[in-house]
Amino acid sequence: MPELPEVEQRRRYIEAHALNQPIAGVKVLDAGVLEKTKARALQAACKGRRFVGSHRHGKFLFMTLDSGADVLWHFGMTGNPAYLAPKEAEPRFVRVRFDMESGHRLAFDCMRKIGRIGLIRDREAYIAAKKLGPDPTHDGFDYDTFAAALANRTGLLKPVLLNQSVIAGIGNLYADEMLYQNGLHPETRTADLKPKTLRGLHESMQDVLRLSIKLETDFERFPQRYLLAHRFYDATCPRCGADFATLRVGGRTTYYCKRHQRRRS
DNA sequence: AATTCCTCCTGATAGC
DNA sequence: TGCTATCAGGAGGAAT
Repeated sequence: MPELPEVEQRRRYIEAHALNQPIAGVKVLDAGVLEKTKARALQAACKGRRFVGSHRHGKFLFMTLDSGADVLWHFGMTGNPAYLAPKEAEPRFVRVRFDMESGHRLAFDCMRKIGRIGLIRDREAYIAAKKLGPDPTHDGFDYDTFAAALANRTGLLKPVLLNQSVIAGIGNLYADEMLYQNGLHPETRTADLKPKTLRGLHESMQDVLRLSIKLETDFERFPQRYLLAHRFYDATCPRCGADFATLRVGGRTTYYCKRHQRRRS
């Protein structure tokens, strides 16, 4: 479910609620969501510690403990953090729960068990091992960085945008938005893009992600000219009023406007 | 090395 | 009502 802006929102949510709280213990209700981590190792690393900061790279969130280690949160399609008051009822699919000494709980709720929680000793090494590409909202994501990431890519543009080792953080919905804003057909080949189009894509990529973070990922607050302001509502192109067409690209449902997204580069 | 396809999970929804 | 098929904002791993 969550893409870069949604993960950023979750990062801020956890920071706002669960920072600097002594952790009494960790309950692992479904060890299947643990990534290369034993429940006991996670518990030992967290007990008596507190979260003191956070980092996000693409869709990967790292909550830093006062020991210097990180707890990885990867939300998959249905993952959500929930911070609960002492007597507040838990959501339905809690897989891991951090119990604070105060009685509050920070739960990892994940209906489909595709999300992951892990203990990470070296964050940068983890990002390198995952081969994650640059994050478009971080400093240093300049045009050259972007162009280098797309260099030598021969596949269709949309799957390339979704490939986290090319650029980290874009998922199915924001990829569609970026294609729409640049008038690009979703089956455009990456290698066919002209420099001018690449410039536009680089710009709109950052604009879209940053605006979504600013608007708290609420598509109903997006400007009308955005595809995402329409995809789940009237599903019509705000420029011409035509229904958006759908297509499977790289196995993902793609919304686009036949009039405004032609096969060109 | 890059690309494409399959698979992991469960719930909501549409269609019969 | 109840069954089945399909789909869902992700990504790892295998095959090509």
